[in-house]
Amino acid sequence: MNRDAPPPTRPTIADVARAAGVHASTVSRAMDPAARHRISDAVALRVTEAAAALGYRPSALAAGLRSGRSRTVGVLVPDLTNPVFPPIVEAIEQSLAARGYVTLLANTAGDVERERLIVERMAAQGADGLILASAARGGPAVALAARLGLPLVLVNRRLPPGEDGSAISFGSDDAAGLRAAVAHLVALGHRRIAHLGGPAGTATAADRLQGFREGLAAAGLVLDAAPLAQASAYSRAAGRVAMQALLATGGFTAITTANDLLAMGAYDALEEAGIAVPGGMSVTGFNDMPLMDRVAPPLTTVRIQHATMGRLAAEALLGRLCGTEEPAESVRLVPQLVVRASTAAYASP
Amino acid sequence: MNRDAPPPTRPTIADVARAAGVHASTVSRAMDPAARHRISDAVALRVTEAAAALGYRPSALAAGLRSGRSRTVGVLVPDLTNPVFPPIVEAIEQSLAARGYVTLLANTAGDVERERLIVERMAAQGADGLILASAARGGPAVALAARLGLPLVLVNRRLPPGEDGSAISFGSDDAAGLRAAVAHLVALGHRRIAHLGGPAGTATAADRLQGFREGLAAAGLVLDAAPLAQASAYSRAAGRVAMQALLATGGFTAITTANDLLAMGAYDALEEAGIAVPGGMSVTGFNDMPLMDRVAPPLTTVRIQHATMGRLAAEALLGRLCGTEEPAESVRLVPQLVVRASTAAYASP
DNA sequence: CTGCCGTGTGCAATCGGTTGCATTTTTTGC
DNA sequence: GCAAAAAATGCAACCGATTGCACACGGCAG
Repeated sequence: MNRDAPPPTRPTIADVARAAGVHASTVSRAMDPAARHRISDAVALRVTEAAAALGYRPSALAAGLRSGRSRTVGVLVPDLTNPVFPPIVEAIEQSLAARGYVTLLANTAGDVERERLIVERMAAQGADGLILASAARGGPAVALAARLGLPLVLVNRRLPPGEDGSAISFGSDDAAGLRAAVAHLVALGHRRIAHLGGPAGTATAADRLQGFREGLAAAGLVLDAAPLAQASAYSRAAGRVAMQALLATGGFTAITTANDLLAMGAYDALEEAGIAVPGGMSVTGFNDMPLMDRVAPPLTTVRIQHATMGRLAAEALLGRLCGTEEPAESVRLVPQLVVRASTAAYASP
Repeated sequence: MNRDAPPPTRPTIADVARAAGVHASTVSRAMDPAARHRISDAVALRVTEAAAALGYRPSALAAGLRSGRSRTVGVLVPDLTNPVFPPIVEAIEQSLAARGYVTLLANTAGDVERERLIVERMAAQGADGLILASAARGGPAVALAARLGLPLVLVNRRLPPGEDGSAISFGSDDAAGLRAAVAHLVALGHRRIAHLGGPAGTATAADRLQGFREGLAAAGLVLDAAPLAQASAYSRAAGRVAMQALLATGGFTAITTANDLLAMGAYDALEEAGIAVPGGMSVTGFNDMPLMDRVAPPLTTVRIQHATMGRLAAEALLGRLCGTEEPAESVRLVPQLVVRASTAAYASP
């Protein structure tokens, strides 16, 4: 072990080749599992040992430059502080790392221009593919990635019907989740149900609103009477503002929200208005983020499989990159209604 | 599926050079703000226009290979689903992106072997530097990064006294936070105070325990009598287990925890034991993660400046990478006690 | 008018691997 | 035992940028 390492320069393939007494190309093949069989066992062993002795790590930059595959995947998230995304990103990173891929993370912050910049930057970085987590529907990422020839997979978001059909998606059946929430409220006796929707332009908001409508229709309730609001973002603050607007008109005894954070904002507004949950108002959320069982009152919400979505998305992309596996299909996981204490039977005034 | 995407090949510097009627090296200089002044304005303009017309994006791989600077920074996190980290990571990513750097994210999952693997992989990726978020004290990352010549910055973690002195850190004054929590409980009349500590081997756990001790000492309370527990991880489940153990012996009316998640676990155990908070037990947390004001009861906790820590760490690393700015100093931000409803005056039985 | 200097560009080496092809060695078939 | 096929390895050209150095040109001082 050389303790006085003046040159922090890592050993190169040439060093290993010299140490093993072979040509650099032989080292390259010996290290590559796919080309390993083209080398005799004896030489491969000698190379492996020399590499280990020198602590050789091939430069991903050089390899990527020549081979065109950088073993790098870009992950785009609108807002990492939204608790929906960390489990997804973690599952993606874990799945990618298991196959030797590195994760490039970027926040789009919902900004279209920033989204474009990030996709271009990832392409410049030589990313082999992109995983797009729930971006705004109108975002340029999907089209841009297609133009740049970057394989792309969507997660936590349905494939938009109109857009490029080459992208596959891994999400939840959001409409089914909302239908279940509405059915639950109806079963509790509620007839005048409102919906606090997600921000315009997001696929999730549209799907959940659609599910809400279907739920009402299935129960034979009139759609037109249902109070609707649209939050400006998937955030607690936006949920509070939207709920305040809804309360100003009133006329409902229960509300479904498009997202747990929005539900928390609704809690805030209800508290300010002096309305008890669930006594004066039943509330449902969506996502079942951590701690939703510990808030006051524990939130009835729709649980989705974040980690599974992330894992499937990563594996699908990897399969597409390797090209060995048959192309994966889009998947819509089934969400599950989790009943807690924020919903209660309708009490006639 | 459009398989007839003819040239998914991005334009290279040679294409731009040809289009502008200059040599590739001239293009390189014209695109580099630092070398821009060595080129005549007329040529620079021609190059810029040609580049824009072709939609040229320099390959970061090639540039990195030659220049040794990849404009890439690795961020290591133990567990992204711990709500402490997303705000930190987001702030880091934002600061890096603003200066044209790309973020490589990896989860160490607290695993030492995985940590080593990740650092090596990031080095192989040509990362220019590393930001290490609160890793276990004994982890190999700091030493390994030093050996590989990778600049490293710590965030949410104090510089370990014994270890390599070249790393700078951006964290909170954890001990001060715990001292404040203890002082608050003492002011409420509590005399028998317990501490639910973080996992062994983490710097944060040690600092917070130390602050707890200092707080007791400052109030003139006996250290030996204080019940102590150590959670096996910073998680709600581990907090619950540790709290159950503490309750088995009892003898305290208030407890400080090393982390909000641990406090949530403590809530769970207390609920199971039929002990009311704060009626039967006062509880404090640490971090003030989102929603701590909405849990039941709202948690008295120590707020730290996650985003600021992340931003400072990123900027310090960038400053070190550019070498232009004077080397940054380690910073310990001052935490703030946020009093809510999980603590109440001691009621003699 | 010469020589020197500064400025703006071009030239070509280089970063560290990968890979098609050539060449050598070994194995196989008859 | 020899030719042909197969396996193992070497050779050298890349990938796409950066950068030290050389060179051409024009201006300026002596």
